[in-house]
Amino acid sequence: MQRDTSQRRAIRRALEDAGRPLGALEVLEASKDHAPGLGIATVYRNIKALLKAKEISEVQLPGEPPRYEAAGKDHHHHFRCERCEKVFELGGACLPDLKGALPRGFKVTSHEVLVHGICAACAKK
Amino acid sequence: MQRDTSQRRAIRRALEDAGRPLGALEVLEASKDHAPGLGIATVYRNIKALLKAKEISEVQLPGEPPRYEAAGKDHHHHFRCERCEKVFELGGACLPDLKGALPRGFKVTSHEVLVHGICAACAKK
DNA sequence: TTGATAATGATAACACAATATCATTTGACC
DNA sequence: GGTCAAATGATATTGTGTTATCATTATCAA
Repeated sequence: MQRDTSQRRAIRRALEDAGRPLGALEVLEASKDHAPGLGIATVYRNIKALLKAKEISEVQLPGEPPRYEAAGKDHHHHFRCERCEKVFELGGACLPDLKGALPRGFKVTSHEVLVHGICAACAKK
Repeated sequence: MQRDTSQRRAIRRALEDAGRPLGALEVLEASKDHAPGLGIATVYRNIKALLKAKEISEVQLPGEPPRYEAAGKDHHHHFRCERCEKVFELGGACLPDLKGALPRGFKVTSHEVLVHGICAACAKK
């Protein structure tokens, strides 16, 4: 990643502006405004480069290809709308005491939470 | 699913006995004791049939192919060992109040939690 | 402005999990 | 025990997401 191309700028900006994790195809769509003719290969290439540069981070959800979001956020979890399938960021509330549920000898290093439901936009329809 | 074959019995039993979610290949390995020569196609076929019969249920984890566990358990979550990559069942402790973290208008239907860490067996080594 | 080369877009190729195919085996009813 | 379709095992095929290839374009230092 040594040159500053319009495609990379568009992809970086799309992920920053989205405020929620985007999949590769969502990145492609969201970036096309500022980078007409953008190809999917370039999206994957730049996602990889931005990951390595720690500018974005990967969000893995059960049963789906990975999504990507701007890096450097505080600990948070995600909400997936069952209707539009978009994923949103949830701030704040975290896990309760886990120790009671842990088998003896198990050591925790991290955790993740995924909440399923209907987002505000879809609930209105 | 109309005939009671030794392969199907072995697969069903492997999943019941494991006490934790198994992936397709884990099912194959665990079933071979009681079904020598078992093939992976048969594992997939029977997983599908047992799912339809609601005898087992699917456990989706981020970034991995699905695993399967005996159906009918109480609400619970999972623990994935980073070292041996086995997944274990966690009972008990659940989520705190989510409402504070939810954007206005969002409706929750379910949630899932995945805890990462080192299992007791791996911690000993 | 120019030259070297990193980056791009189109698309072929790949990797992996899962399913389809098909000859053979086997469970269940008579 | 004999019959016959369901089930199996081996493997070819598919499907989806991602990466490789390569001719062309565009960035940037000189």
